[in-house]
Amino acid sequence: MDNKSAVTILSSIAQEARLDIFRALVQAGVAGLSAGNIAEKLSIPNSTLSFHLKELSHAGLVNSRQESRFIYYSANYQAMNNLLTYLTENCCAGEQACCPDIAEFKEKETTP
Amino acid sequence: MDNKSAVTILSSIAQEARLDIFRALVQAGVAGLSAGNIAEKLSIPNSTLSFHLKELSHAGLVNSRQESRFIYYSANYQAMNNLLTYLTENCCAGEQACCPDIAEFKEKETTP
DNA sequence: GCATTATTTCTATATTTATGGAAATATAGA
DNA sequence: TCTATATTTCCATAAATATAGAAATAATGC
Repeated sequence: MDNKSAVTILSSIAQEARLDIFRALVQAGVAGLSAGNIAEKLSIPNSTLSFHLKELSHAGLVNSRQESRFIYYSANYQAMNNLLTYLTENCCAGEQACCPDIAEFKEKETTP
Repeated sequence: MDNKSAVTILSSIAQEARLDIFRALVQAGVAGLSAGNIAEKLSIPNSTLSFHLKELSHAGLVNSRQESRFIYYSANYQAMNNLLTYLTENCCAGEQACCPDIAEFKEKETTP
């Protein structure tokens, strides 16, 4: 992960509609939701939703798959984990005391 | 945490210069860094840096304290943790299998 | 091939955000 | 109070981003 890709990912969810979309996908799990499903659930016009889904996909934060006439979108949990790792890299100059939650999380990380 | 505040926080680090600043502060720990220190370290003009620090402060992601003629900025780790919790709320429809790292992190969370 | 449904692209407009020089405002030591 | 240093505000300009209607492009079943 580098600065630019992290910014791309962060920008993709730094927007009210897209954050709603992303959280809905996080909650939907691997099955995901179809574009129309999301549009209805969040009352977003099709063209606007399409624009936002493209932003999220381009950032790599959501995946998509075609199934019949529908396109299902789902959250990319790994991308999320990678981002978090980047944000907290060398957290607190190595001292655990100031951010125990993040430090514990990082201990559990499987990626080096 | 609600959608709007999460977007404010995310927007505050969804920018190359500010992400650099935030990560430098994360690494600096509770002691933080003075504005001038950051400006020099990252080669950012004073007025531009001031604009970005205001964005980060306003979002609540960094704290500041005055010490002699210097103003020291430091990362707000709790705000970071709250954001992460919001992003992964009800992750994977309750199934751990799809995002073990995040699920484990959430188990360790102290806030309900 | 035609009708139907799902999604995306095109387009124009409106809004927000980033940049950095110059000037203004603190803060503190002599 | 004067001076030096640190940081912020002001300002104009440039660039990026969000919005949604209408038209275009898929994908499927008949």
